[in-house]
Amino acid sequence: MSRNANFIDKLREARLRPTKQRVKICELLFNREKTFHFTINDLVKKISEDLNEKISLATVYNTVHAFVKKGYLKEIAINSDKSYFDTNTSTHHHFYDEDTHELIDCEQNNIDSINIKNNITGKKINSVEVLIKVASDNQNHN
Amino acid sequence: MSRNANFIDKLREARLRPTKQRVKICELLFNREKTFHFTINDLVKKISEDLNEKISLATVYNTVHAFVKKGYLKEIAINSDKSYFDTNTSTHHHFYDEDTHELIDCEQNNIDSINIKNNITGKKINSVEVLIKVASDNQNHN
DNA sequence: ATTATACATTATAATTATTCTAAACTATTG
DNA sequence: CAATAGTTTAGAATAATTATAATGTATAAT
Ligand SMILES: [Mn+2]
Ligand SMILES: [Mn+2]
Ligand SMILES: [Zn+2]
Ligand SMILES: [Zn+2]
Repeated sequence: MSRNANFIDKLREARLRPTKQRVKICELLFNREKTFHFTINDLVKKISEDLNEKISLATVYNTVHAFVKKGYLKEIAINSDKSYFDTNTSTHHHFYDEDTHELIDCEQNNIDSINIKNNITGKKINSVEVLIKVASDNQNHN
Repeated sequence: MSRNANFIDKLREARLRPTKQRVKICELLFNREKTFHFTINDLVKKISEDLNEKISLATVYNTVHAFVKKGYLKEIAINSDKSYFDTNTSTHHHFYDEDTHELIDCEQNNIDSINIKNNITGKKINSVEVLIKVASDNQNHN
């Protein structure tokens, strides 16, 4: 229960009511060592597997979007079929495995800092992110 | 008609039958100076405006996907609402204007070449692309 | 040139991800 | 303990995309 207290505080700070569902989702998302990249469907599956409770799809969408808005989660555009979300909310780069459709964080020091020589006039740069698409090495070429 | 002959040849080389619809779409897409970034909806609108003919939505989807497969077009993932396509099929970077939702090519020499120090083991890198999100400069901050 | 075949286009239905709605529920406030 | 404001939920609605099956057309064979 003491770990949940953290999430309740976190939610309160963001002026979100700490409902049972939101705390449960916090547990699943933020109670882990490594970055978690997931789709809504991944999360719904995880909820019904790990917990024994059901949270309605609408609530999962609403909660994830509330977390994105509050900066607890980040949305990543990889393909247009579905949205990916990321517990690593910093500006960072990704490997995308085209075989497994898996997103993997690319450490910041794995790429030298990127300098944009000429920006669009009148606009400010909000983020600069690299997407590295990788695939299995052992393919036959013709 | 001589310009169409080019497209007919292009389609033939890709083993696509040069149907009236495909040639029309080629004209709209490839008969232009600058790179064209578009959604299916953009293209459908352009077809009904510029030409006076109607091409069914299914054919537009099928044709665009055939062109992507043949390497005439490239699909760009920007957000998960809809797919963007690009007449510039080379590996290249983009500015994305978050105000206008417009994609703009970033010249290759505008960014120094990106070196990935450590790749995922057993995988080969297929592409390295940068997405620069920009927005209007004159925002009020609190 | 005519016919046969394979492939393409079309309208429409189906699917899938996502968002909306409105009623029932719950956390917080007085 | 109310009253209130915000939340969850099942299910309907929407929007992008894909599938279906009938009709049409380009190409190959005669
Ligand atoms: Mn697609
Ligand atoms: Mn979204
Ligand atoms: Zn990440
Ligand atoms: Zn481009």
